[in-house]
Amino acid sequence: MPAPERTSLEAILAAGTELLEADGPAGLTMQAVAGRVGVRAPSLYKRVRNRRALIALVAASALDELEMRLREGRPVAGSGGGDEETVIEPIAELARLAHTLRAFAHERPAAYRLVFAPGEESGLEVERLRAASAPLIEVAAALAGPDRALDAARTLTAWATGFIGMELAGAFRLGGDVDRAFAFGIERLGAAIAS
Amino acid sequence: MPAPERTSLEAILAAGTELLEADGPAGLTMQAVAGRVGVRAPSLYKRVRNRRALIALVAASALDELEMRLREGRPVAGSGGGDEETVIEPIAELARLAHTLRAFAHERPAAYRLVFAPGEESGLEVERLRAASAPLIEVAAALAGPDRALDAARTLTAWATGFIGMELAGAFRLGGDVDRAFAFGIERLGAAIAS
DNA sequence: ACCTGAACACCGTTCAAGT
DNA sequence: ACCTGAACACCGTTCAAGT
Repeated sequence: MPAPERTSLEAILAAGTELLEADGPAGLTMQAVAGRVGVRAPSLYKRVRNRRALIALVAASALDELEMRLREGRPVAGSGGGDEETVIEPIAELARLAHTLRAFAHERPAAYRLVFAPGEESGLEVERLRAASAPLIEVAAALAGPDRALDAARTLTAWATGFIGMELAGAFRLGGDVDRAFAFGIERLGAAIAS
Repeated sequence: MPAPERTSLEAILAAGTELLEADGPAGLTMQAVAGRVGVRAPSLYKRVRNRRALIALVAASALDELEMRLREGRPVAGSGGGDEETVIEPIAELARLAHTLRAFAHERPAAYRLVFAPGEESGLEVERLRAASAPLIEVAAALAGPDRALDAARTLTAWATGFIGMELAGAFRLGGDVDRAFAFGIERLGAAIAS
């Protein structure tokens, strides 16, 4: 006697994403997710290995969304079949990427933290993160040249994630214009990398 | 009938610190701490409000230790009563601070993550963190001038904590010389801030 | 004055039993 | 084939009862 499906992986993922943002990682419990999709907690294990796997799923989908935004509106590789990229104005592109990342962090702080948390809670593979940051690596290469591209990209991502992490932690609550400090960092780093 | 004290706040703090480093935040349970100090879990509540407070204690003591190291070997204010500081070679001092921070992170990664995690798990007040980073703010002022000191200090701390966070997360596992990338960042940022 | 066992409210997870 | 209640092993935390 088959039983009808009362929920779906998509619904579970959506519920997990909402709960993470609303109540933090601690609020993302199997019982809360189950309640949100109208099922009992044990049923979740039909679609998801365990809580860790569900959190990894939430992190992965957040990273997908972020990567899409980073690629959006970006100069694309020549459609004529050539493998050369036409990156125009790398400094402007760097600024766009940085602001896109920061906007995502403001919009979905808990998801951002999950993705960029130093630690293994997100369950994201490093390789996946690196693939998502390809746009930044390209800008770094355009700015610093192929030899220094890796060091430059690391410097840029380190600064950006560090800055946003501090901002989310409330480290900038005490005075000063945070937007200005972010612009300051982009400008100075861009110049430093290019030099 | 008074009962003899079978443990102490110091022992509890030490046990918490050890457990955090050995088993991560999830391993820092009241039962594990109690077991380590030779007592039952409920007894801990005589010395500590709850688990969160204990974690905050661990974070605070780690920050104390880090601050000590950052101040160690640093040029001090003139002992003649003047209020002018004699910071010699700000670039070298910046490098020393950055390497001290990174060495601490390598030595006590879990404690480092707890202190610098974006979020409120550490229970640290922002003001306390800012006080601990005073040495860096001084270097930033020496390099960038008083007007830009705050922006410069934020750029530096953002980069350093971002870099180390990525390193601890294993983001640099794939090729490249991490030490060189760190040195690259110090050099370029120092120059960028000073310009 | 501190320590303890017992209890409570929560977790995540497994599994036999239902449909 | 999916869903469920019951059960288990763990948490943090409270509290009356011991010494």
